[in-house]
Amino acid sequence: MSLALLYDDAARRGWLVLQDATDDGAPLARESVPAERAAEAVLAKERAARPRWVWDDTARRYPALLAAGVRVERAHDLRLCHAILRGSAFCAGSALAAAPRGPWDAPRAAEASPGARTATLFDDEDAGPAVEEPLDVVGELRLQLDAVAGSQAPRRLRLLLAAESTGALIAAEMTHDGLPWSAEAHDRILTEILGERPAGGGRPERLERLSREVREALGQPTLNLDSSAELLNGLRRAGIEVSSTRSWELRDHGGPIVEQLLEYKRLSRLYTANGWAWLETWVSGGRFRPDYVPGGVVSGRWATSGGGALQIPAAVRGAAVADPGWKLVVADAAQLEPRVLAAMSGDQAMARAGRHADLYQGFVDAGVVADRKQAKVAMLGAMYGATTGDSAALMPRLERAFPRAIAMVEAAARAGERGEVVTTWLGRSSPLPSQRWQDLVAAASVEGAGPEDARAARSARRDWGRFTRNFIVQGTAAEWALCWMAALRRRLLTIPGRPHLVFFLHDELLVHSPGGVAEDAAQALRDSAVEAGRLLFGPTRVEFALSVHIGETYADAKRHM
DNA sequence: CACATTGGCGCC
DNA sequence: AGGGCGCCAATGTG
Repeated sequence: MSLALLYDDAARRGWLVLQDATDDGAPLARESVPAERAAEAVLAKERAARPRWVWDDTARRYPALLAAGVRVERAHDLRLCHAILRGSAFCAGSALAAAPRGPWDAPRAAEASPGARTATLFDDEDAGPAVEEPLDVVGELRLQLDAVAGSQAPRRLRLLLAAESTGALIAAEMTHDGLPWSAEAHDRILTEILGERPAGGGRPERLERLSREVREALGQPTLNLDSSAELLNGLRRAGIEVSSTRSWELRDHGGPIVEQLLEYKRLSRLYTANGWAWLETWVSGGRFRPDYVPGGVVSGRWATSGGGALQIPAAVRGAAVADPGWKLVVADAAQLEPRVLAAMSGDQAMARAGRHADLYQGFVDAGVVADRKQAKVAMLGAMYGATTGDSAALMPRLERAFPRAIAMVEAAARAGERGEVVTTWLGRSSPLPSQRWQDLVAAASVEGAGPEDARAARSARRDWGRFTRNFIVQGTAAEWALCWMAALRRRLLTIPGRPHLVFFLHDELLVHSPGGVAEDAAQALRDSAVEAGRLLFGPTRVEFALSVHIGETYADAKRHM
């Protein structure tokens, strides 16, 4: 495969430099193109050679290409790959890992958001940041390729870097295409739950009424229910003895006033987080365009910035409506994390339980636990590090049934407690605990340390152990999801009518598809899940089951799962 | 005044 | 219970 490097010429700002290179990054030829002809030049090269584009930052380069109608097939995102390689235990001895922090460790370039100026391929002389260090694209690529080649697991790292980079392409493409969103449907849902929105602005009728009723019932008509401190005092003055205003505590307490207050909180949350203001800010032209941040979470999961795309509440998912004649194909990887754990640990008994479309039911059928609910709570406890309650009590049974899987998460927890790094299946390593953590732990072992120090250190160790325990599973699941999505993207290109990805949520994908090929898109989702499992784990016995549904809205699909 | 933190809660 | 996030309003701080 050929490489094409795309970057600014630092000496002549505003000019695009395209450079062909071999697979080891050695330069072959170089051409400069005026920035305004960048998209055209990229398109020509994409058509002629279908190269793997190497550039500093997909979030910086790709949106403008998409806006110009240009899509690229493959890329290598130097910024994202740098972050992975710098931290990875698989290439800890590389020159890249040893280098001091530099421009490649900087956060991604600022992204366009609603109201912000439209992205350009290269920032104009005046518009961009005042000073920008020139980036050595060729040099960085060499360092990265060397780090991979000399690593303990080049094949895995190559897959991880390709998946991460493809994820960045997909993120930009999904923002460009947008999730179909009906303002009318959203408004209808809000009105149904919250009541009519007053014409002159202000809070809807049902919310206001609830607020009044709660305050009157408490005998404090001016109480601000939105201030947790005020509310806590107000509740206690009215004889409701709670230690916080958290919903679960209120629910445990019970009582008619509490019921109403909980309803108020539910409605208030919907109104403030995903009400009309959200709709006006984040939806335009019938599309919601989340700003995804690939690799935004240390575990490799994506984050989003603005609009809360990863927290769209179930209540408003009915507003994600396919265009006329189109469908939304919604796929959800069933119990992804335990399946990933079964595959990465090579636990055959757990893999067998996972032959069942419902893995938790598989646990029940294998006689490990009494019911599905127990299976779920036990497994979550194993992956999150439960120390008390039902979940912790079930651990010995899980350990007996699935010794290798449990040993793997336990080992990750112990490593974290010692302050060591843990690594996902493909090679993303956890960060080291903070300096504060290390000081706390060190303080407990010096001469004259008291029981207070020991307790604080023990608690800090356990906290970090829970983090590393979860990291290997959450991180590997994120890798599976990236591979799933990348495989799907390629498969969708072979289906006529341009079905395309419109939403990604950790273990869930939405495809917007012409109605006539929606079944093909659904099959592509299933085939891609199988492919992802093979890519990561080879011939594993673990099945990665999906639930797939074709419907008009996001909510329809979820209802049938 | 702007910015950072906290409590709470939505999602996986 | 237990891991990971982002966003809101209220509140605290410079």
